[in-house]
Amino acid sequence: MSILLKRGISRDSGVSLGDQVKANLRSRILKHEWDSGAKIPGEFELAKQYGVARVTIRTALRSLETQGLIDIRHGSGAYVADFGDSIRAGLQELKSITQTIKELGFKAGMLTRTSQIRAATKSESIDLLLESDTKVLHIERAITSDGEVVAFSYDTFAVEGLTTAAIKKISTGSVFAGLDAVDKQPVRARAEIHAISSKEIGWGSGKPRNGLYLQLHQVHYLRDGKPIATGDTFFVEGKFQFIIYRTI
Amino acid sequence: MSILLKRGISRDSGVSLGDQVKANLRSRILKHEWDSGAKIPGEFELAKQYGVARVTIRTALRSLETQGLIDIRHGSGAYVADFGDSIRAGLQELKSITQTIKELGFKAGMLTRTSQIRAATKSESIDLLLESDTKVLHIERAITSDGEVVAFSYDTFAVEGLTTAAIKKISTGSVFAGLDAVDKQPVRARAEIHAISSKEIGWGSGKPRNGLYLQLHQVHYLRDGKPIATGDTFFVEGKFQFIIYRTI
DNA sequence: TCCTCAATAGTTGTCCTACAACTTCAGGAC
DNA sequence: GTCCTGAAGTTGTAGGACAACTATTGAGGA
Repeated sequence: MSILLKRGISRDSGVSLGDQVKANLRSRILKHEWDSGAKIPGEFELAKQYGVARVTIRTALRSLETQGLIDIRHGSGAYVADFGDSIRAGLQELKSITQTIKELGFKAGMLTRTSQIRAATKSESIDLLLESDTKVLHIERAITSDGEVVAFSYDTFAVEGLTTAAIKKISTGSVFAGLDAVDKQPVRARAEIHAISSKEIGWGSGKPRNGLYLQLHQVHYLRDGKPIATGDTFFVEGKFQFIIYRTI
Repeated sequence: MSILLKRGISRDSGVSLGDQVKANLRSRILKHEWDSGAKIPGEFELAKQYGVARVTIRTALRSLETQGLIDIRHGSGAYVADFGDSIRAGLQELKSITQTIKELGFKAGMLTRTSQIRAATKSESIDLLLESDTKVLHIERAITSDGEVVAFSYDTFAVEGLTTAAIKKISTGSVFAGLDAVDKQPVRARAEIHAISSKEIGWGSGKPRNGLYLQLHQVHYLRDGKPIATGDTFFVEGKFQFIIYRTI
């Protein structure tokens, strides 16, 4: 059984205490438990709140500082960085797009247009380090927020090692869960951003007339550095706001 | 006089030991002292190398991990994340563009088109929290890499509190040095990315025919949260590669 | 009254030691 | 060859101590 500390932090969940505290503090900050610019409790106080050592709190705080969420001042304390709500859609935490939409309070949806297993194209085989003609899972979807199309997504997965159950999960929308089920969770991703104007992209009534998109070309990697998925997401310009926040 | 520890780390430079170690390790990683995916020395070994405590090394390592440069594995060690050279142009460290160009080994240049003090426009006064009609310094420049135009930049600075010497420094290219001279160094910035297609932007022979740009709209803030500068940089699509790397 | 400055309490930064939890690898049993 | 066990090495967490810095308070002087 799990040894529960305070505030839902547990000792044998497979995640380090520091990371758990970090996630918890992060969510408290994003929920506006403290105002922007306000001082959060001191390290000793937090250590008491969470029932962990001060060094554990420090690792969490330093990480949040590096992410730009707080500002630590020697001899004074840690203060919430003030960027209003924009943090939530920050590029540094480009997780699942649907999750970001949900966190912003909208209703996220997906419309799958095609989902098939076919031979990899040349560029896909390069990104995924596969022999050309290897079978891959290719999915084309439109992502909606409150029913309005905000992006078109063309994703490709290396199917080697994927079970049919996992493929089904991925196809029906939950990419994360599908990969997790076969222990193929990506731990890192690399993305390039481009501006593109094209009539070839998108479909249906959500397709913008000017054909202007912000293209995000991504490759997702496993812990051992092997690529597991690649894809392009085309954000309809103006429908989705990208924000970077940074410390100098 | 400065108490020198090992590897150029000093005890009274006004910068914390952890941050100094972090900067030093970061530069060692970017200089490829270790191969991608290779294991860097252990915490005890690094502590001995730098002449500081293990906890100091840990804060530096955790920060580098959050930035995505290394991958720390419990019970094993810290490994250099493998993204080739792309890290150097990462969006997370969107410092001066010219500096990025230099780090990539190209020759950076600037062509100033206009530089004047005039009344703030409506959008500028909103970004900088000024009364409209307040005087601001506005500069329009083209940024070049090896002589080729890669971006057009339209920047605006709040002149209140700036000396004429500082304004001159900013106008002649070194924005950073100019602001530093009057102790108005920005510590944080917020940026939005957009795709834009426009014939109004850019000038001269470097202006792309298709008018396609990646627009970066930025506002720079001082430590106390006050905005000091704002501006738009329009990157000519295809001339400059933006890369995001992230951990999940 | 207002300003200056020193004392003070509170907070983060660094150091030390110790042990727990995890990974890796070598060597032995089968 | 394969599997298992144990040892060694590494990171994670704990606790205590002091240094360095900040913010506040209050006394003293103009």
